[in-house]
Amino acid sequence: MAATGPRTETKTATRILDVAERLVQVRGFNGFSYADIAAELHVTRASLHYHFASKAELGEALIARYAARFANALARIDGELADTTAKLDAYVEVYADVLGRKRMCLCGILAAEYPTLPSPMRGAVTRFFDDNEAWLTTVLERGRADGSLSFEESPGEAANMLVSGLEGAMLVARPYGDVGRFRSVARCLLASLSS
Amino acid sequence: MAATGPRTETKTATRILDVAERLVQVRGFNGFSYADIAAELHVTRASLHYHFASKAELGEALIARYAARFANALARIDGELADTTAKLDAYVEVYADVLGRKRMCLCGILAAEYPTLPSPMRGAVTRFFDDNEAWLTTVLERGRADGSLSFEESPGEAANMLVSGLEGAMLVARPYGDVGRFRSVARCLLASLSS
DNA sequence: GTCTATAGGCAGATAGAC
DNA sequence: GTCTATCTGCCTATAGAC
Repeated sequence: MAATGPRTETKTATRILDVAERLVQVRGFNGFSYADIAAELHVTRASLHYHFASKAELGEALIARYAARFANALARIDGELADTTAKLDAYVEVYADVLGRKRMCLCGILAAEYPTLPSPMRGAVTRFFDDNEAWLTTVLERGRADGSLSFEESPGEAANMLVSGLEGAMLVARPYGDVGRFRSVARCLLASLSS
Repeated sequence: MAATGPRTETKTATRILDVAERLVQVRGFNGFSYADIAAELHVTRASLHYHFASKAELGEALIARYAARFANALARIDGELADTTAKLDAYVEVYADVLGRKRMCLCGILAAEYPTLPSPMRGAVTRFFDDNEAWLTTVLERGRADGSLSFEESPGEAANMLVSGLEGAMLVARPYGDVGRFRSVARCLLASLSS
């Protein structure tokens, strides 16, 4: 960790990130301001700028933490579950948990705002998708090898379809406030890999 | 058309809608301002307010026109194509055209910003998804009846999966500037209905 | 229909006291 | 680390002349 980076180690910084993360996942990066965070934490905007000098810096820290947490969840799935379909179900559950709290995937909502994002944030968003697809690709390859899955497209294409499909299912289901709508799509997507 | 509504009939209003539509599809509803439109059309912001008194009103007009155009495209597909798979291919092509111009689906990007939208816009967004799914449901029912399609879930669930999957494929593919990425997902989705 | 001018508010960001 | 105060700029929206 660079000494000149944002002070994400302190407790205050963590509380800022927690609030900002929720605000972005609910309202989008262009839909909240430092004033919103300040009001919730009962501090001034100036104080926030001490921890994250600019909104762009805050945004980078948000993605970094979110991506790390996601990578952790995937590693835990790998460690605890051996069955391919169980892994995929658990993967879907990670998304469902987010939607259940009425939030969009952080990187999904940032993808919608992509052209307006500071350049460093843009790179981090696509990296998130790349990492997810890489993990899924491995899972799908093994599932096909051990016979628990059967699909015609390449594992990479199937992984891309899963990430895109799940992100889209969150995007569309959230306005309806209906997690069942998301789960229905997820079931269809997974079923298409077992035919 | 109500006499007190926005003056969407005039040529100036149309030009405003054209620019605003592109701005929303590229940057999101919270990512552009009247100043952006004014600069492109070489008029003042005050002039824009004559045609669309508020940004919320402009937003409603945008969705109304977009939804009408979409409904038109679907009607044309119904009129010109008899084959179910040809209809579905044409449906995918409508999305691909949008993405090819580096834009997100208007209602897809608005879905991402949903909690921040004025209430009338929110209703119009979900109606757009409902209409799309209703049309797709009919197509899928007939395709299954005539044997050109074969899937286990209900036509409504499959329609929901298609809309969600295509919206998500646009969302994720756009940051990569890669329409091929979108087409790959669309192919997988459609293939899952022919198994 | 389009303009100038302006109101009133909020944005991100900085300086400097404590 | 947090504060007050302030800068600068942009935002939506309106009033009233032309």
